[in-house]
Amino acid sequence: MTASRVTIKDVAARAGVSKGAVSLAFNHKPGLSEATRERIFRAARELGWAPNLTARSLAGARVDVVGLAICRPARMLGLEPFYMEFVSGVESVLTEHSCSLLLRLVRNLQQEAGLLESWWKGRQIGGSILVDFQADDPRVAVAERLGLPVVAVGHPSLTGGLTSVWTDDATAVTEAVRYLAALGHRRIARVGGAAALGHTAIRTAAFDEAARALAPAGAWQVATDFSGEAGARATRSLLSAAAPDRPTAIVYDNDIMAVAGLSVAAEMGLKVPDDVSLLAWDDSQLCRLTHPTLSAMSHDVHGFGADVARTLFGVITGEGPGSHPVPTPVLTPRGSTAPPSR
Amino acid sequence: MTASRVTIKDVAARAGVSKGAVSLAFNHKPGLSEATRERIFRAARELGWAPNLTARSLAGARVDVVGLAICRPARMLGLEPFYMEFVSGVESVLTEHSCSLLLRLVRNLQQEAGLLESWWKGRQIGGSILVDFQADDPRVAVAERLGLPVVAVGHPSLTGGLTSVWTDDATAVTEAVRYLAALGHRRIARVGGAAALGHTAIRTAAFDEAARALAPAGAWQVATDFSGEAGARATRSLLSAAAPDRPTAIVYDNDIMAVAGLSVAAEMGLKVPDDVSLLAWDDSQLCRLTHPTLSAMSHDVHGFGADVARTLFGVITGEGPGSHPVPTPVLTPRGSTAPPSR
DNA sequence: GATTGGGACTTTACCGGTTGAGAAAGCGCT
DNA sequence: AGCGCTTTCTCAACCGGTAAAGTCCCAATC
Repeated sequence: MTASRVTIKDVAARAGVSKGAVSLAFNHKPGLSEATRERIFRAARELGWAPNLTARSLAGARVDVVGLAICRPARMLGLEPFYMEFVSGVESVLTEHSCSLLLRLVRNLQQEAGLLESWWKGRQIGGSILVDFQADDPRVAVAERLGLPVVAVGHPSLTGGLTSVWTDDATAVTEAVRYLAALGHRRIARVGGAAALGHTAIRTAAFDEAARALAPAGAWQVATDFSGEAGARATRSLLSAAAPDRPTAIVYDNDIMAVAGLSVAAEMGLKVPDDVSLLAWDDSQLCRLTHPTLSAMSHDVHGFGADVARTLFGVITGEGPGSHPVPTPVLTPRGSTAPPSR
Repeated sequence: MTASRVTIKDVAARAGVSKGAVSLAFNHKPGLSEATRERIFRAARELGWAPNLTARSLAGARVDVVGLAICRPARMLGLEPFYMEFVSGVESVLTEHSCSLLLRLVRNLQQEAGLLESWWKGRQIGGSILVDFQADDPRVAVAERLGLPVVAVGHPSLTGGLTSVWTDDATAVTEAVRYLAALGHRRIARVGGAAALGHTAIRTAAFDEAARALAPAGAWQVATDFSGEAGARATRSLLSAAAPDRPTAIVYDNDIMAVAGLSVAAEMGLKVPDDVSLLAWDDSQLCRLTHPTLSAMSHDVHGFGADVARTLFGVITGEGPGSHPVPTPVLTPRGSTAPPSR
């Protein structure tokens, strides 16, 4: 059916011009009369021609694909609302630039570093977004060595000299603890994310510091893998301690674990927020769907993704605004937090 | 830093052979001695060379990228566990073939059809996965006209002559209704997904049919946009009817809406499952995190994605197993369903 | 000893664009 | 008329690979 592929040559022939002229027209470059330009576009339309992006990028023009490799176990991603929302924010900006996203799940950072190298050398991408930084992240060196345009999603202390966009997690954690302390809580726990992640470390340190001052009667931290199951397990273990060693408030590192925590509390016969207060993180739609609704540190993840994508375009064109933080998550009180009973 | 890009020519020079020889070596084609092959690989390694995939695909070799365009409002995707899990299943197979996924969110099917055309003509993809079919879907014609290798995720009645992989939604819906009827429910409602979607229509029809026979005292269906808010609204409206007009069991089209329904019931002072039974769909981790846990029609979404990807490779290489259904979702009873209290 | 066959490479012609160096034509100016 | 300048296009050389056809050389066969 498909009459063998139509190329720039066919269009040129039909419009009665050379290949070069067609190229000029389609890249909106000067040097063609309005009439010719019009004739070329008409011919292209009639033949249903669209420039072959592969050939175009081989010939040196920019590549309109940006890469995103995510390094978390596949099964966990399914439920983590963060990523899809982040990706959809990224997409919203890419679409404006007729750009697509090349997505790949990888097993570890070494694999990701290798992937970036082959994507870049293979001219598959024009730039990339890097997420989930760890201490001494190998990707920093790779990106710099390759000269690959990237935006690093993470605190500058983790991302070396790369252009980065980050949330001020330390301040947010401190605010969360301060809020719970203000409600009267003196025994506060935190169910954190994967210990290897840089931002987890930052939050952990900030919690330590804040809790030392504000939760004199006890502070606990548990590391998890971000899954609901892990959140449930952590919550169960925290809440099963005898009363004086039991926290009256728990902060979670994402929404899923908070939801899991909520149901563990119910299962243990504890009332939320009377017996224990729970505070979620990210504030996806999920927080408004539970009963009681979940208080959360809320965060415009979609906007975050969009900001990152915009910054990446800045880096690619060489005139970006550079590194900057996005707004710090703000506390959104709902039904799952209250002063401790008595 | 990056010494100006290293190409196949540099490798050839270093190994003391021609470009052609390097190409043969890297594609594992016969016609080279072991010694030369080894020398070439060593040279490539020393120079840190990786073949330029763009050039390779221009030259006619196959493209190692598959496309996936999703046509749902960005904000909704964030929370829908289905997609991320589906994507992660697809990825798991693509990775084995060193293949990447080109992802794009589109606003409507016309846009998607156009995108597929330019991806294909631009040699950006070697094939594509099509999801969310609607009646008279324009993508069927486009894929056929272009000769684009695709796998359609949807019932053959919707996907025309395309190779398709589908779940038997009609049977699953019927099983759900039958289960609730067996528990003793006679007034059953269904909170369905987007009406425009083909599989929603199939489920709606199947529910109609099953309910006519098994829920003589009343059957209701509501269409939503799959969001938690819509699920909550629908549930509130169903449950606020006076007792004889109120369903004693509700089936949802995804997990999020079921979670929302659960909290609406709680907020209205209704006990689940005593006053109303709820049945979720897809069975993501979420169903095990609520209290009570959600009974669900459970579905290996990850495996579904993997199966689709495998089928696509079959289509691309021209020797696939062709269209086939994946296992029908099976009922997983948990805490949210029980016989109605008299 | 000439012929055949085939392994190991090299040559060369693309793939479908982009790009910079001209070339032809039109125009104003001296 | 001759000269320089634009404007509008054409030409040909890439970009970095692949693949078919061609070259060489040497062992096996008649």
